[in-house]
Amino acid sequence: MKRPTQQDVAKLAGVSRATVSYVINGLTDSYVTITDETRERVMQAIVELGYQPDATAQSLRSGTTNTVGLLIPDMHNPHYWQIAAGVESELQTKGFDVLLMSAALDPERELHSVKTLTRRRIDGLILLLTYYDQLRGELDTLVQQRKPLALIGTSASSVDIARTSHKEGAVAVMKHLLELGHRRIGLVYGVGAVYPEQGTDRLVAYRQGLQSVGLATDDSLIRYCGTTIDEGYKAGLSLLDHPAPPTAIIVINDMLAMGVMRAVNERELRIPDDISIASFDDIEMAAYLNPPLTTVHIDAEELGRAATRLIFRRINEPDLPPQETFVPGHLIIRGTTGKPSYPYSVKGQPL
Amino acid sequence: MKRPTQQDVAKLAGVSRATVSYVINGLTDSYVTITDETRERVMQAIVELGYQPDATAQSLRSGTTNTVGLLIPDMHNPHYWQIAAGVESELQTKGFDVLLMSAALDPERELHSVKTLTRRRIDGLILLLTYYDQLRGELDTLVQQRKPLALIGTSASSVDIARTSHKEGAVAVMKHLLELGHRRIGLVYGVGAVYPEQGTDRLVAYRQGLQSVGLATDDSLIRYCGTTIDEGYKAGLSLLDHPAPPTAIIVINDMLAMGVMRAVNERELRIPDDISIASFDDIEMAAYLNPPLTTVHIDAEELGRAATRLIFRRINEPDLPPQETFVPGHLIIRGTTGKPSYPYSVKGQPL
DNA sequence: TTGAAAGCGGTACCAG
DNA sequence: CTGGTACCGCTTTCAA
Repeated sequence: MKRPTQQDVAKLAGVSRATVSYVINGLTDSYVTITDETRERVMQAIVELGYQPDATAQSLRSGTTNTVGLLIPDMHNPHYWQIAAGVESELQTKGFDVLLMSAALDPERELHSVKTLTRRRIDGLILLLTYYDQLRGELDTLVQQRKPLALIGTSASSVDIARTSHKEGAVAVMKHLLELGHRRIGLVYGVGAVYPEQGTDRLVAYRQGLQSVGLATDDSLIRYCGTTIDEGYKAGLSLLDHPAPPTAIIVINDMLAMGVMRAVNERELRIPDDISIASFDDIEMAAYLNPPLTTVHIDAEELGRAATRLIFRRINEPDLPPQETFVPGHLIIRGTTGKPSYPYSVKGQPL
Repeated sequence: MKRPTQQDVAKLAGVSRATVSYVINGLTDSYVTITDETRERVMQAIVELGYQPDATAQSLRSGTTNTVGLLIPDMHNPHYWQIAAGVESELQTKGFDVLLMSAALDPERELHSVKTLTRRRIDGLILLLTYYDQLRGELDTLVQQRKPLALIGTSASSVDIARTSHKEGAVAVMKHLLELGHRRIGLVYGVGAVYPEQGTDRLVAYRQGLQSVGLATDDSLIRYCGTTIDEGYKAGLSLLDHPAPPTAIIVINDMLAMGVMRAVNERELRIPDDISIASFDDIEMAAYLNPPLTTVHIDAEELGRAATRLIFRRINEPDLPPQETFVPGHLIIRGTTGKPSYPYSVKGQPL
């Protein structure tokens, strides 16, 4: 009925608890020696009872848990899942488990998650932070306590970090659109749309791109929105209803871009003939949309694996200076971007 | 440097460990009484040291971990993430955490995951099983040990389960397609495409649907495939290259359906004019595809929440008979299904 | 070759 | 009102 303990095994085998421990951990051949016969008896008892050592007790004793905490901002974006998949697969190979938390884009919950994660004896912590500044304190004490800690994507100092090239990606996107001839370019971005720095990184790249061809930023072409497809959709509609709508829209991630694409479809405009769309992440579905999405590819799984490797590295070498792994991204030009058609049309009517 | 322990707090406050424990757990007002002054001192010390009770030790003591294990078949299908999101959100409200494991559709790993999950003192276990039969043994001992356990989707006996209506959904899909006039209907399904029973449930519904209008199943219109979009794509191509291709294709889930849609696009056929497509799950993206996907809506988050509620229910009332929660699904007709065009054309050429 | 016993960090009972 | 202490299940040193 109840889980058998080491004690039960010992009793059944007629030995002491220590002996059971030795047998299980195969210390048989090192400094202790157990008779083959005794070992057999113990094994028998283990099988008979279906005994499995209690991981909690082992953790208390050993100080390790074979568990790494992972905090993602939002459970609804495939991009984060891909990162999680990378983390999980890398951890699996080492026999570690993932304790998954979602911040649901709420600063309170983000803070709370980090706190509960630290209360457990996690062997490492991988964070995809949205509200970095609020956590400075927590992170510092974690570093102080020498808890392996890796961030993903956020710019940070004196912490291990796996980063990718959102900024360079944004530059490439702007270059691409400008070369196609676009001059009225809209931007849909948002806080939840991830790592705040990169969000603004992209905003900066956007501004600078326009500047490079002598254009000022037209704030009326910028929409700041949430994280759901639906919010992307609404932002898209709002941009399309602009009196002088853009001929291209940059969207901060593929999820939101799907919403924007839908808005475009609904207005019966054609992509990319009437309007071009480009975004970031290259989630798996991106290539399968109709038309396939032009987007900045980010190897999310690799990002997750890289962060995990940083954790293991630090577990083994706690005194290393802060490490950084760079996972480069690159623009993939698919079917949602093309030359602008001047004069562009709205609702199918030439202006 | 190191995490402070209760002992450290006690020393700093000049009290015993017990007192610290009392203060922390607010037992102050029940059967023990602590001077306001002492409590203050302890609080001070706690803050000063940044003390946080060690969850592992608490678990060992209390026998509970405030953690629920969740096993999903595959990290790449948004449907599972939606379920996971439901689980996570429901758990959050109770202050529980998720230990996430992925079986990667590998029976070995599935078994192994269940094993490591049981070694930890999880308070409950939610399983999305692919290879149910292999785990019978494990599951039985879990039930024996009175470990709260809930399955999702799989048909099972004497275990708590949250199920949904894949079968009824499949019937509705067949009805829909037949009513539209389709007679050559293809099927793309696969093991990884989840819960095996439901997979065959759908196959059965498919057969019976055809039978109901006096048609025999044409096995050459059935493709058994894996779980990735790409495999769906290939299955789609293969069906389209059939000498007498179907006028409609039922796909076992939206992921695979995206692949099939791509195949259709690539052959320059129109959806739904040349070919209709219907599938299952209604992942968030489904409504945003072009055209929007006709699919059997399953409230995946609710499925996850329902399973979680079953866990809590059983934690509180261990002696309840096996519970079952039914989360109904329903067909959502969107833009990928329409009347067949006879004679149907392939590659745009009328036959 | 095996067993006794000391912790790991808390909790909660009992005595004072 | 507070402190001592046994125990949760396991590991590992030390002694037998």
